[in-house]
Formats: sequence, structure tokens, C-alpha cells
Amino acid sequence: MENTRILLVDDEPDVLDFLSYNLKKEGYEVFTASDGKSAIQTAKKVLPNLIILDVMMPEMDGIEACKELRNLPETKNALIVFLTARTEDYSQIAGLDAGADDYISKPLKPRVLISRIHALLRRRIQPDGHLGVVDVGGGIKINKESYTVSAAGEELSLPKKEFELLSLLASKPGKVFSREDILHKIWGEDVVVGDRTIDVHIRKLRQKLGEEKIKTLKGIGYKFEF
Amino acid sequence: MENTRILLVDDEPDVLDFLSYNLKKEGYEVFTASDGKSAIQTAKKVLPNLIILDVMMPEMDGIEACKELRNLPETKNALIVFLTARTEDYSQIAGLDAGADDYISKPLKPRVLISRIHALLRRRIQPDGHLGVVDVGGGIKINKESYTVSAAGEELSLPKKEFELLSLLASKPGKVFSREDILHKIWGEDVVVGDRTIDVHIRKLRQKLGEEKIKTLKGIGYKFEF
DNA sequence: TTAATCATTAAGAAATTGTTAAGCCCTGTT
DNA sequence: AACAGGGCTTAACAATTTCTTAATGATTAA
Repeated sequence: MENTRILLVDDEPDVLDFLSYNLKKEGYEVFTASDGKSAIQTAKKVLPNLIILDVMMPEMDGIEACKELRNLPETKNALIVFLTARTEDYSQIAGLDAGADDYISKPLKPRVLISRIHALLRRRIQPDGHLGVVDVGGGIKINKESYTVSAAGEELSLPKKEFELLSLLASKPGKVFSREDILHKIWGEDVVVGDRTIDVHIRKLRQKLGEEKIKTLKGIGYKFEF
Repeated sequence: MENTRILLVDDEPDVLDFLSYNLKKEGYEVFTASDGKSAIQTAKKVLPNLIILDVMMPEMDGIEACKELRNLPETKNALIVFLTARTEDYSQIAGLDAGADDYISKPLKPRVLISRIHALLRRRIQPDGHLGVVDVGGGIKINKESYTVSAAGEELSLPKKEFELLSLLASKPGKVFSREDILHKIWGEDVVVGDRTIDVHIRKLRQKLGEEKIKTLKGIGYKFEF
């Protein structure tokens, strides 16, 4: 979700603002364009995962734009959603015909919009993503599907933060992660937690996995040893 | 194709006869109903792979029926196609909204009808084995046909939501399903229910199956243990 | 040595889930 | 039409787990 780019295309600034605000609040990266032509330009640059297209627009309408976008290698596989006024019946069909993945009727309710978008993205993101079990060496296996870690035969289920911390460190054994890295990746950009918090979680992992698995480099960070 | 069951629903006997004849000729097993309500009854019994629904019908129109059918576990995954007169534009939209997979305009040309149906059925490679009974381990068997679960010898019949919840969790034992996952898969994309609803259903399942079968991972989700 | 950095521990905050009972809606019945 | 019953949801509060903090001790690099 952090890396999901959405391109909004509508000729009414009000609509752009409204959607933009709501989508950003959900953590998406949002770009905008006000007509079909500039939408295509922008799309080529930012490579959006999802494009929300108003059907009625000057210059080039949404349906035309959609067909174009489906032909460009950069945007061929993006999700495309149409925005349509509830009365423009035919356009909805035409939209699906033009290669859109969904359509959403105005007037828009933020809840509905967000949940449809989540749904679409969830469906699509799956393909590559995560393998179930990762063997990180040192007799330790991490299973992201069952949220479970097996160390030396024992199968233990870690609390969320510990699991994330271990996953992070073990994602690149030998690499040193600075405290700052760790904070950003696990707690997020603007969360503020005290200095000792990480240590405490490290401690618990050491208790559960053995003292030698995670090594401290003073003043630099932590690393997972194989 | 031999085992493909099609349910035809239309209030005009002529149309039923006409379609029935053409579909049977192609080797499909055909059932009929003349209104929405009886369509649902029949569908529960025959578990059709494809349902062809006229939009305009007495008692319960096709759109209503479609929504119902999408909510029943027995027919949730069936293909649903609407029949609409060419003039009723809006019904097409509403149909897709209600969860239909395609729509076909009257008047019908048998060739066209048959080839669309072939195409639809070809695309859908039966989701899961559709076998009646699935043994999910832990001494628990789920029978999707009779809507029944047997745990440790006991045979118990679960209410819909509980059954769906168990089916979902047990569909991949060991995998953690987040509350969001569960909500979307069982309640649908934009249905909003309170936070405690899932817990309550989980609770009832635990009462019936035993406390150890479903495990909570706080902040992450639930998983079914084998 | 000394200042900075990290480890350890226990306590309590915060977040999440469990539990219960009550209400609503639908269905079938009297 | 009134009623009974089951299923689903909600709301309030309890219980639990996880996370964070704070205080103190240990370690290390300069």
C-alpha cells in the first residue's frame, strides 16, 4: 500500500481535490491530471498502479484515454476505473468494453470509493509478492503466511512487532540495519517511540531465538547472523 | 460439459422452451424456473454452474434474485448472466452491480447465445473442487453440499455466516486471515459491520468445535489449526 | 576514564480481542 | 395478524496480550 500510485483524472478541480484528499489520507501516492491527453503524459512518467478516469472530459474523453492507456506498455497492466455520473448509462458499458476494470458512480461516498479501490488493488497485487516460507539460515525459517517462525525444530508464534522486526533483519542476513532504518520500516515515518523500544524487542527475539542470532554493532545498528 | 448444469429463469414459457431446447442440444443439463423466488429454491437444489436470469419478472425481478444468489453459499460462485430487452439500458448496469458476470440482449440468436455461454464456461475453471466433502484435518470435515460440519464424530449444522467463516479459515489451515480479509470475503466489499461481529462468530465456532481449533494472533488475524 | 550507547527488567499504557446479553429482522406458524 | 424462533449484529464491559516507558546497570569506543 505504501508504494501504490494512483492517477486521478477529472476536469473538475473540486472532484480532484476531494478524491485526492481522501486517497492520500489512506496512504496512497496521488497524482492528478485534468484531461485525457495530459493523463497519458503523466501516466507514462509516474507509472501508476491505478488510474481513475472521469468519463466526460474535454480534449479526450475517458473512454478514448482508456483505450490509449491499454495500448501503452507502461500502463497496459494498470488498473483502470471509470468515474461516471449515474445517468450516463451507456458510458459504463462502453467503459468496460474499452478495457476498464471497474466503474464508480458519482456522487461519490469516500467509504465506498476507498473500499472498492482496496478491493481492486488487493485482487491485483497478489500475483508475485510473498512466498510462504523463507529459510533464512541458522536453522530458522520464517513463514509469513502463518506468521510463524521455526527455530531449531521449535515452532513459535511471535507477536506482530517482533515478527516484523525479525522479518526485516532476516530479509538480508549479514546486512546492518540502523535504528533509524528499523524505525522507519516497522513503525512508519511519523510515529515517535522512545529509544529503548527497539532494544526491548531485540531482547525478546534473542530470548526466543538464542543470543547469537542478532548481533549489535554499537553506534551503527543490528544485524542478523547466519 | 457433460456435468454442466444450467438454470434458466424467465416468465415467458416460450423463451424457456426455446432456450431449453437449444441448450440441451448442446449437451447441457437444463433446469427452469419462472420467477426469482422459485429460481432460488431450484438453485439451492441443483447447484447450477450457470444461471440465466431474465431481468423483468413477476414476484422477484432478476436483479433482486441475482443479489440473493450471490449471497447464498450454494450459488455464490455460479456464473450469472442476465437476459435483457435491448431497450432496458439501465438494467444492464444494475445487473453488473448486482454481481452478474455478463448480460445478453433479446431478441436472442441461438448461435450467439451458445457461443457466449461456451466462452463464459470456458473461462471459469471451477474454483475449488466443488466436491461435497472436504476433510480439513483435525478431525473436521466440511460438507458444502449439505451445509454441514462433522467434528469428532458429531454432526452439526452451522448457520450461514459461521459456516462461511469456518470454510474460509479451513480452506487454508495454518494461514492467517486478517480481519479485513475475512470481512471482504464473507461480508463483501462495501458492507460495514461492527468490530465485534467477527469475534462473536469466532466464539460460536469455538464453542462448537473446541477452543483450540481457531487461534487468534492479536493484531494480525485468525487461523485454523490442524 | 568517560561519555555515549546498549541491555535488562518490571510496571503500566495502549491496543486488541473475548464475552454476554439484548435487539432487530426475517421466516414460518398458529 | 400476532407470535415464536433462529440468525445476525451491536454495545457495553471484561480480559488479555502486546507495546512502550522509565529506571538502573553494563558495555564499549574514543
